[in-house]
Amino acid sequence: MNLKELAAHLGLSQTTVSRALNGYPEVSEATRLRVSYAAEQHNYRPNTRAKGLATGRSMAVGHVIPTSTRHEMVNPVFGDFISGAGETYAQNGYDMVLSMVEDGDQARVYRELKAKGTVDGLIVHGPMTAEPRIGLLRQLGIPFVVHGRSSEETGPYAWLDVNNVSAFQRATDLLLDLGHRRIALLNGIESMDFARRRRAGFERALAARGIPADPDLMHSHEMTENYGYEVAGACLAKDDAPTAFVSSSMIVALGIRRAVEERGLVLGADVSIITHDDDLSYLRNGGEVPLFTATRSSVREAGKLSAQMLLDQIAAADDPGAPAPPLPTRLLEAPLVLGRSTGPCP
Amino acid sequence: MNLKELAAHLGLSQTTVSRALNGYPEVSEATRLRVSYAAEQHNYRPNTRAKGLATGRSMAVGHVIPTSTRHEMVNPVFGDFISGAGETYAQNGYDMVLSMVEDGDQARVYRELKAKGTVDGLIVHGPMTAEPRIGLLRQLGIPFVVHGRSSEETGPYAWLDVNNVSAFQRATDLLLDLGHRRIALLNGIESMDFARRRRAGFERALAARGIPADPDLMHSHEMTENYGYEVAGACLAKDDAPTAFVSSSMIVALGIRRAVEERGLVLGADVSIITHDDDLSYLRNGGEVPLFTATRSSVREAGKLSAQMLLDQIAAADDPGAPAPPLPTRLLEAPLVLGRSTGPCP
DNA sequence: GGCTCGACCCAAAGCGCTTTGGATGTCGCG
DNA sequence: CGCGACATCCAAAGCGCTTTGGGTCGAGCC
Repeated sequence: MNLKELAAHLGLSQTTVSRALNGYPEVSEATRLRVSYAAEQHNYRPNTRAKGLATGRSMAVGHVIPTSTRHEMVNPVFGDFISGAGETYAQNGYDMVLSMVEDGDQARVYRELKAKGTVDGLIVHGPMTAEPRIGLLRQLGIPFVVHGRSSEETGPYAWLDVNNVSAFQRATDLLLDLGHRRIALLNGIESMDFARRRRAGFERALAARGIPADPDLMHSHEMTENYGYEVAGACLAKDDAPTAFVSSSMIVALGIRRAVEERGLVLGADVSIITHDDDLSYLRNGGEVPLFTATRSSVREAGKLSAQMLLDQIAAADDPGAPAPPLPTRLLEAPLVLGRSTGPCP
Repeated sequence: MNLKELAAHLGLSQTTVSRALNGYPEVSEATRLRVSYAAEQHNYRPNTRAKGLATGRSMAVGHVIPTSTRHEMVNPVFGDFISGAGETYAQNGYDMVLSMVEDGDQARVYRELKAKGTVDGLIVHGPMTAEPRIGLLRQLGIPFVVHGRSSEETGPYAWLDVNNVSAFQRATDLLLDLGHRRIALLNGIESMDFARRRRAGFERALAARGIPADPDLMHSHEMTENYGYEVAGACLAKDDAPTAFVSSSMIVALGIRRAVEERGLVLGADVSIITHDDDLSYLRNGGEVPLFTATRSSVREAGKLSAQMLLDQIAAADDPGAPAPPLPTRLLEAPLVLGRSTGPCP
């Protein structure tokens, strides 16, 4: 069933039917009712492609996922993020299109997306400290929102980020307050902007108390369970073993815990752990009382908010009357939730 | 840059340019070269919507993700699956569109996708033992492939599944061979078809040796770390504690291991574990020698293959000449890989 | 009564592409 | 030399929708 048929069926012109359905004032309430009833009846939905062709908008938003080992889409946080974003898109009648892309092809794909007119806007995932995609997209003139930030980017751009510095500073502070002095950091890969900021927060807390940051205690790697296990194991085997760990992810923290318990040490007594918790729906941090003391920030919520920021930007972009509003930015705090993995330094 | 402009620029008609670019024989090799060079030069890409309108195909494939708690998109395997599928789509010039949908809205969304013409085909995720979506899609006439199967579905449909029965039967067999007699099953939610089949495999292996399946040892729940920990802990506390566990997921297995080690028991000596391993890229099963003995099947590969099956089906569907080929089905075996989590019954 | 002005509706022109149904020119061959 | 066959290209119709630029008709006003 298409517009033409529906219009014929109603004895109206396509114009009128289209206007009735899209809420234009030039059509009487009576016919509007009649039209929408018939549309419902015949399960009529305007064809997306035709509508897009006519309006110049695609009603779709793109997420380009790098498939390098450095930052796999399969990144466990990714699922939650687009789950949140997808909810917002659905509410606003937008589709979400995903592209898996080899690292080298990034630029090509973005250009193609622009040229083919596939999407009205983009979300940029996993920004590095130096992020060429931002400049490219700005140049291409596509609305976009970065999930995270890029420290070396000087120009303005829309972003939503967790306050990684303050989160890790606070986490480290807590451990220091508990008397810990040798604290290990198990960070993600530090070419990623979030990891760099987390380390900065960690170091800042130490510096505030005049404690030098020991390079031997600061690690950076892809965030796997095994990484947590291996590195924590190695740390604990040393003479001047750390008494506390700060971890960039729940999965890593699980590995650390394994190393701790394997040694017969008790979590929260002999060794403390604070981890960042993205509040992933399939990896919940315990029940009532969280298992791990953690800096918590829902990545699902981040997806929801980023999507809304993008849609707002798109809406503003094709309202030619109004002056372009400033690019939105948003910094989410990650509150520290106390769990059973922290205690005073033995 | 659009076709019209490009044609004008070249002093050719749109027809010729279009044909040159799409490989039709009616155009000389010389002009074809000239055209494709110019297209490259101006970074011309045909507008997807316009092309779709003209051809009646959208060059997009849909994945509808239920967002109920029962089967969250955030299901950790999901990321890997679409990562694999996305690769295939990209290679064939297809886009991938994702829809997050509340459980109740499933039917509405599928109908809408059909009416709006958003996609040329669909992948169905997380089939239940009784799965109404299959009948609906068949009725709507959209090509689709089910990832998994639906036991209570009688009609034909395209699917790709892991041989869950044989995998879990073999796993259980191995434990029995090792002398274990009290074996616990930590399964997923059994309204999901895969879980039902896994239990069937488990029970079949026991039955083959005349061992009755103890209901107290068979559990079914959402597959979280905590579930593994709690249930394994409870099992091990009993007098007639099991000496081995069969688990439906790596994450659950991690929880089981935690419970085991917390009791000072040694994995692979005091207690054995076999888990199913979806070979998730962020949750690797150890290094050279796998941590867990596991039935392994890459969900990423499954995504890749499912996508190909769907594209084949779509291609066949709009070749009106040929008779419709039978719906493809594919059963993947999940080989048993030996790790360090299994040993003879103490 | 004539005129303006809303209210309501319509025909037709695109949006950027593919594809049908020729048109034109070239070449070989009897 | 004339004619069919072939190679090469083109004009225009259409895909399903929105939107511009009117029409028509009745009510209200002077």
